[in-house]
Amino acid sequence: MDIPYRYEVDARAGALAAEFASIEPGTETERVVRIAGRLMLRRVQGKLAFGTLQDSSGRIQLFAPAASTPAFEEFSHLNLGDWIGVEGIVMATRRGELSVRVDGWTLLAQARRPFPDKWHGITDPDTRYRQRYVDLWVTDEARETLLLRSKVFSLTRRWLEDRNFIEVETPTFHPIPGGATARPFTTHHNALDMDLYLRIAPELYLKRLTVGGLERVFEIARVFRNEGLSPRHNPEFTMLELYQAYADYGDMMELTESLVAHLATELRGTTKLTYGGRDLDLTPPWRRATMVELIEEHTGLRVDVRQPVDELRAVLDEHGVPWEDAWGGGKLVLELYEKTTESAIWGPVFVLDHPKEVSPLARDHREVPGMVERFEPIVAGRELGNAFSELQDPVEQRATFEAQAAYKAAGDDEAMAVDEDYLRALEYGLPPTGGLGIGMDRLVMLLADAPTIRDVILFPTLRPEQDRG
RNA sequence: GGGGGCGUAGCUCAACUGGCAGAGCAGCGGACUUUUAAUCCGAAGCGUGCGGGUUCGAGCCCCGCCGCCCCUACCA
Repeated sequence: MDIPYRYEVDARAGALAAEFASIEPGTETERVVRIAGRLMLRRVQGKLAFGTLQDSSGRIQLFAPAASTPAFEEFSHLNLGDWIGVEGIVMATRRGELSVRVDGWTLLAQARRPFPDKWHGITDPDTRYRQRYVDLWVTDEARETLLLRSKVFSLTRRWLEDRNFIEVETPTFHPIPGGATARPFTTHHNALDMDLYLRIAPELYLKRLTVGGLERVFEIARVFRNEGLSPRHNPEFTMLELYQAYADYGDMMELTESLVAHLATELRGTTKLTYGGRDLDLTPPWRRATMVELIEEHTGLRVDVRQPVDELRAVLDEHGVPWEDAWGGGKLVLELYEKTTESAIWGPVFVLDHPKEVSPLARDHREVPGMVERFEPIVAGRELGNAFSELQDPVEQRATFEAQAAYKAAGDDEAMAVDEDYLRALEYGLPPTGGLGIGMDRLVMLLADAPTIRDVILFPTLRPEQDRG
């Protein structure tokens, strides 16, 4: 059968279902429609055949009497999964099922491979991720989750644009990886004969734009980190980063909780969600608590980054947390927090005021020595993002870069390097700025109640399959 | 990288303490003018992820490898 180059479609299953919701059983309307999609079910009984056609909006029944259906034999031998276009009147069967009568039909593509079980679909997660093109047809939750993801992004863009943020795109290839502590992927540019790194964060470029006078910018950035995979980690993932001039981290907290509440309300109709069967109330304002307070809540210990390192090491030892000689008070306190406290937090809560030692891009806390103005929103027990009052003093920034470079020289391959051009930009003047990063994949997980990040990424990173067709 | 679990037909799943590897759906042939995972009849399809080993006999036990899932480690 010849496959046409195009097929004129003027109706969709979902819209027809809405339009003819109250059609009486046995009705034949005069409405002629052209609709296309995949044949998902088929019920042939001699001189009358029924089919279930699915398009991106839903399903509708096809009604095909032998007497009036062209090429009835061929029609009733279509395979599940075949794409067809159908032209015919809208009607309802005696049982009241809304249908399109097949007055004409066209094969649009053959399914040359057998479709999965029409009732059970695919259950093997590996097959689902590898063959998304099938999964999207047979797994309703997969389709719904990925549509929800799309809405999260469009709603986020609109919400930020309504607040005068402009969307920008900055380089994916970085000569110096920066903006986060993570191991980068390396690649090579032949013509320039130089190594380049896939970005681990867009942060330093976006702040260059703030220096350039773009007072409110955001980027929805695919970033790449050369790390392991887990239900919460994919080597490439999507971060929303935004920078707002004249603002501080307090403003970023308000922005974070209102954006997340807005998305929950738009997409789920409420800010009182459940995630993994557990209640999760995203209604602002979220609790604000300092890292030191939270450590005290969970361990009963009041620690301070200015304590002698011997004392802090002893505390870590008591809690069975390993430490390294190179760590100062800040890193020791962070480690204590991460190992004893963070996993016990359900949230949402803003964990405030991180040690300066582990926050080379954040500005000193205006009151607490040794700490910076930084927070991480913890939601459903995991980090959803990271934000700070941005470090804007080029002299201070050079000092923290150099401290990072020393760690790197000592063997920490996640530490940052000195970025001279970024320092030059700061020397032209970065105003007080609040910056925020949100892990969008994790945000979608929360809103979709998805247990693993692979469910919210169309094609998650997998080991390549071998010897399979 | 460590610990645990899993891998049977295109898909979903069976197979007692080792004893001839099965079913449903899909696909193929046939019956059937109001079905809804349509129903009924028939023929066909895998030799159990891969490679070794133990045994009269291995899908079940042992060793190695491959792949997936979960926990853990690194991070958002």
